[in-house]
Amino acid sequence: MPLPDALFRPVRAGNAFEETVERLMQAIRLGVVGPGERLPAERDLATRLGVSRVTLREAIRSLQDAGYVESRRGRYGGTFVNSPLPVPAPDRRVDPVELADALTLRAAVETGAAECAAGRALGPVERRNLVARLTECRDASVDSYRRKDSRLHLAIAEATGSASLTAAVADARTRVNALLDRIPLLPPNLAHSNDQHELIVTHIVAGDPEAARRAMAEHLDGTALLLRGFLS
Amino acid sequence: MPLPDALFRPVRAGNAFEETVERLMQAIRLGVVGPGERLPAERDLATRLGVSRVTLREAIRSLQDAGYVESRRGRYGGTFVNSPLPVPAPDRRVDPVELADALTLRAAVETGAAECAAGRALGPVERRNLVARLTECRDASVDSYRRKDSRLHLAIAEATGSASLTAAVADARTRVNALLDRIPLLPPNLAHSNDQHELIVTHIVAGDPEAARRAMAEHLDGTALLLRGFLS
DNA sequence: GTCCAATGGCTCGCTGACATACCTTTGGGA
DNA sequence: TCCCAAAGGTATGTCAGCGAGCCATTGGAC
Repeated sequence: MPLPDALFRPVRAGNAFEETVERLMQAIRLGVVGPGERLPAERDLATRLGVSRVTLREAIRSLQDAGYVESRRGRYGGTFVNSPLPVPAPDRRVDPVELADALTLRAAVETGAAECAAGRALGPVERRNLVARLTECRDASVDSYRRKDSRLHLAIAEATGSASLTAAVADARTRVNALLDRIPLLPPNLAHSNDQHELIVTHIVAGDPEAARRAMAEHLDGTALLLRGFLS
Repeated sequence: MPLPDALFRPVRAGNAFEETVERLMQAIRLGVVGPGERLPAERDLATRLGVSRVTLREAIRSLQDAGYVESRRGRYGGTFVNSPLPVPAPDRRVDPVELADALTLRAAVETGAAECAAGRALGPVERRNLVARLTECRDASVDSYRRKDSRLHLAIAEATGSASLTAAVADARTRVNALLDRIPLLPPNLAHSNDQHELIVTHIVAGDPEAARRAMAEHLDGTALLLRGFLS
């Protein structure tokens, strides 16, 4: 048996600057900070990300250059997410292994999250949060849909109470979203997606883990099929 | 709604040296390189881990000091895992949040892996690997059990064909194992565990995702209950 | 018996990243 | 009106980590 390479994978995905850019992009692309909203202050954010302020500023600078954010000085200033956001130029080439890998990981962590969330006694805040995200998602315009969608899925992950699982879902979604950006977003799919969202949230709030997991699996299968269809 | 802190978590878990030590310890504790076996050559390993040879050597040095490995020079030399391995001094204090977080993450990724592995058409190599790990696990002595157990679970993850999912399972197991080291390993539990292993592998090889997932969930619930019982 | 390839062991200069301190801008409150 | 707290902007000295090269050791191949 060969050694599983997964254990001796690189210790760090890139240098501090690159990883910081990735993290900020993730927050923006997943809709955690929406257009017009403010990022945490540099000193605060640098501490949270475990990175020096200099490095964080370099990362923010590159997001400014790419048109994602703008910074304002003075009290009540800060770094704000632009509206509208620039649309990234999609590169067409997709590694089929990467595609399968991303979809497999997402399927595992998201169905697990749905099941776990449904198995917990949710507080009123968590319930309201889920419903609010669900509504936002239904009312979303076409160009904000991916962000609202991600935000809902992230809220489900948060409802598990597990920070690591939430982080895993965020990472998996980021990878899948990067692939989804290469295929068109069709209104019929979108409506179907919303129906499935409603079903998932219903099962979670009702406390039915098995049903929640099944609904989530079905939901994910939909986009997985779309992706495989368009990209192969 | 507050920002989900999961997105602004630290970009890197520690410095390069610390993360390298963690990675090597992971490989040893999960039984990927067993006692008496050799780690990859320094130049090779440094490349794979994406770390300089100097840093890798510092990490290896600290494992030597801790009694986990020994290095020999010359051709056919290398760094070898010691036998027997030192037993780490268990510290008793357990953060209940960390416990719940680790168990939740593990439940999600491992049940997901079992389901996915069962849903794939496995090649003969993968089948043989699963059965070999299963046998190793059954025949394992008490002090090598955790490693053989981890090795089997890792083989299941590998059978998904997803490197990221395998890595996620490895990380989750490492965290849970660190907690398991604080509670005794009882022969009855061990026998029961082996029965469950057999069931899981059977369902995977038979290609029954639903059953594989259920069997894995039940298996994990067992140790989760043990942990919660002993550590709270 | 000699050679040599593959391994661990070591050194040195360079660059990235950090901590810290200070400067500049801004707008609300005393 | 003035002040000042909070935010972004800048400069500097220090150190971890890296790349590259060389040395020392070992055991099999010839």
